[in-house]
Amino acid sequence: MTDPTNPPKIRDVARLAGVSVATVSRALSNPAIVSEQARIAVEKAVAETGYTVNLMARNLRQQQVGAVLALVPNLANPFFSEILAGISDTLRAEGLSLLVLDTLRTDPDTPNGGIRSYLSRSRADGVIVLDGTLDPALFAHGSCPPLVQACEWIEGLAGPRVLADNETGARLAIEHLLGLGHRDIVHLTGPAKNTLSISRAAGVDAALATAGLPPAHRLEGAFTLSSGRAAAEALLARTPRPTAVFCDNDEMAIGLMAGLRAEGLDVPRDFSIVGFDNIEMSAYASVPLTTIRQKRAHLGRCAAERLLAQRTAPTPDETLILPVELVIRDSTAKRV
Amino acid sequence: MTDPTNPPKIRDVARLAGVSVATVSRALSNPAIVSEQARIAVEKAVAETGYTVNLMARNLRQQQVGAVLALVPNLANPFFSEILAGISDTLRAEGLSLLVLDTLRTDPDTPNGGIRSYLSRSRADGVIVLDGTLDPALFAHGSCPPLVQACEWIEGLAGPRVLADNETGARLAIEHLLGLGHRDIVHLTGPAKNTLSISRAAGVDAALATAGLPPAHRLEGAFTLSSGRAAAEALLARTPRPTAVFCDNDEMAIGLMAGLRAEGLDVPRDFSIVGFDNIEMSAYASVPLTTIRQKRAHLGRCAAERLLAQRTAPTPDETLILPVELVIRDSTAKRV
DNA sequence: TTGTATGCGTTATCAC
DNA sequence: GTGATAACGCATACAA
Repeated sequence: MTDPTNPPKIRDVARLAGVSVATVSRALSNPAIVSEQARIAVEKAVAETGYTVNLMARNLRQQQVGAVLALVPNLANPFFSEILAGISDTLRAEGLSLLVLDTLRTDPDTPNGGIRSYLSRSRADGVIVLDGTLDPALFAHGSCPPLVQACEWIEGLAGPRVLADNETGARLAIEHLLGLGHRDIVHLTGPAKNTLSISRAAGVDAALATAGLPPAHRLEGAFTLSSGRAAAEALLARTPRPTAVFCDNDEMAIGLMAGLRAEGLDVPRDFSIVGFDNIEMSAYASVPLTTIRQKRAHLGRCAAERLLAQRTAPTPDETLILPVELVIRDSTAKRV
Repeated sequence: MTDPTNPPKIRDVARLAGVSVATVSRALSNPAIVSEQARIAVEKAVAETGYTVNLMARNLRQQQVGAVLALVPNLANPFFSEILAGISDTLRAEGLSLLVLDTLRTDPDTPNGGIRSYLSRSRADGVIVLDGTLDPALFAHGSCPPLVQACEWIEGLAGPRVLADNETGARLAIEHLLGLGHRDIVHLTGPAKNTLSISRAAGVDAALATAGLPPAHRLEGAFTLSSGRAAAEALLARTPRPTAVFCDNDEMAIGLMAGLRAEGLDVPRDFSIVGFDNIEMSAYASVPLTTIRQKRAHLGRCAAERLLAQRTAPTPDETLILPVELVIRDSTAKRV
C-alpha cells in the first residue's frame, strides 16, 4: 500500500482509477474540467494509494520553485524574526515555502559569503531583502529572482521597497522630547552608513530645525544591547550634559538605561529616553520605554504581498511607507 | 550572452566547450574524473555563458530537495530564532537550504494547520521539529522525511533528540537557591503539558528531595513576559510567602520582576529569582538575572548535524543531551 | 576518459 | 472530455 521507499506515482493512480495520467493530473489541479465520473474515480484512487504530487517534478515542469528566500541580517535578532513571521503568513496562504538565509553568518572564505549561489531562479521564485548592507552587485545578474526590499534598503538596488516611516518616527520622537522641554538631545544611531539611521537622522534634524535648533549630536551604536550600554559613558562625557536621548532601536535604549543605572543615574529624571521599534521587552524594562511602534509582522506581510504581486504584473518600483506611532511610557519626562 | 528570460542550459555549455552534456555534468560535479583538457574547456564555457545548474532538474534527477524544514513554534521568539541560526550554519556548510515553518501561525481551517502538506519527501530532505505540541500522527506516514527533535520533544514520536540537560539545569538552579538559604521555592513553569517543564519539574523536586524538602509549589505560565508578570499576583497571594522563584525561562523571569517591582517589592531582597536560557536581555534587566545558560545556536547545529548523519547511516534513536550551566548574577541573594 | 541514451514525475500540447 | 506524448534540465548506466 504505502511503501516508504517507493511512493505512488501519478501512473499508479491512473492505473487504479482506469484513466490516463493526463486525466489524473487535471483532476487534481483543475477538477472542473474533468467529468464527475473521472474525478470521483481519481479521488478514490488517490485516497487508496496515498498519492501526493512530487513537487520537484511539478516545479521542474512549471519552471518554478514554490519558495521565497528571505535574506536576513541576523536571524537571532527578534526584530527580524518577527518580520519573518509576517512573511511566512503570507507565503503560506499562497502555498509557498519560506527559505531563510542569515547573511551575518556568512562564509568568510567566499566573496559575499556564498550568498550569490542562493540568488538563482532555480532556488527561489523571489527574494525579500532585509539586509541593507549587501553588495548590490549580488543581484545584478539575469538569473536573480524578482526581489523586494523590506525594512532596510540598498542604495542602487532596484525593486519595490516596503519601509516603515522612519523619518516621521524620528520626528515624532523628537517632537515629544521637545514638548517636554528638552533642548539638548542626542541621537544614538545604528552604524553610520545604515540606511535606517540616515533617514531617521533626517527626521531628527528636521524636527529640530522646525524648533529653530541645530542638528542633534550623534553617537554611533550598532543596534545592540552592548553598544547601548557602551554609549552611556560617551553620553556622560559630553558637556554640557544632554538631557534626552533618541535611540535608533529599543535594544540600544535598554542597554543605555542599564549603563546609566550602573552610573547611578535615573531615567527619566536625569535623562529622558526614546527608543524605536516597540519590541515586546520594552514594556517590561526597568523603566517602561517610550518608543516608536513599528508593525513588524505587518511589514513582513506587505513585503511578501508585494513580491507575489510581481508574479503577475511586473509592478513599477514603488516604495510603500508604513505608518509608525509614538508609544509614551515612563522613560520620558519633563525636563527639570 | 546572458539572457534573463532564457538562461543557458547544460547543452549550451556542452556545445560551446565541444564536449557532450555528460562530460559537462561530470566536470561540474566531479572534476577529478574528466581530463584536464575537458575540464578547462568546460570551465571556460561555463564562465562565458554564465551557466549555473538548474537545481530543480538536478533535484528531480537525484531524488532530493536540497533543503531541510524546521518546524518552529514561534518564529518571533528569539529563543527559537537563535536555534534556527545554528541550524542554518550547519546546513549552509553542506550547501543545503533552510525552510522554516511557523507552527503557531497555523491555518485554523485545516486540521493540523496545513503542516501535513509540508511533511513530504518532495518538499524537504529532512525535518527538525522544535515544537513539542504537535500531533505525532502528523509524522506517521511513509512520505515523511527523516526527522530530528530538538529542544522540545513529542511523546510517542520516534527519531533522535537533541536536548538541553533540563533536569540538571533545574537542579543547579534549586541547589543554588538552597545554598542561599531558601526553603520555600516556587517553580514558575511553562504550560503544564510542556515536556520541558515536566523534565525541569523532575529536576526541581529531585534537588528538593535530596535536601529533605517536599516538592515545589508550581505556578503555570506560558513562557511569555506577560504570563511572568501575571504570576506576581499569584505569588504574593501565597502564605507563607515564598522567598524564591525558579522560572522556566528568562522571559517569564523578567516579566515576574516587572510585576513584583510594580508591587513595590525588591529583587533579590524580597525574592530571589532564577531564570532559564540566558537570553541576551537577561544581563541587561533592571536586576541582572541569575539563570541557566543554554547554548542555543550550538543546539541548533547539533540537531542539524544529527539529521545529516541520518542521510548516510540510519542512526539509532539516540538522545543527545547538551550540558547547561548556572550563571550567577544579581537576582539571587542570601535569604534574610 | 568520453558519448549515447534513458529516466526522474509531472504538466501541457495536441489530436481525437 | 480524454489519451498519448513531448518537454522540463539534469545525472548516470552502459557502451565505446
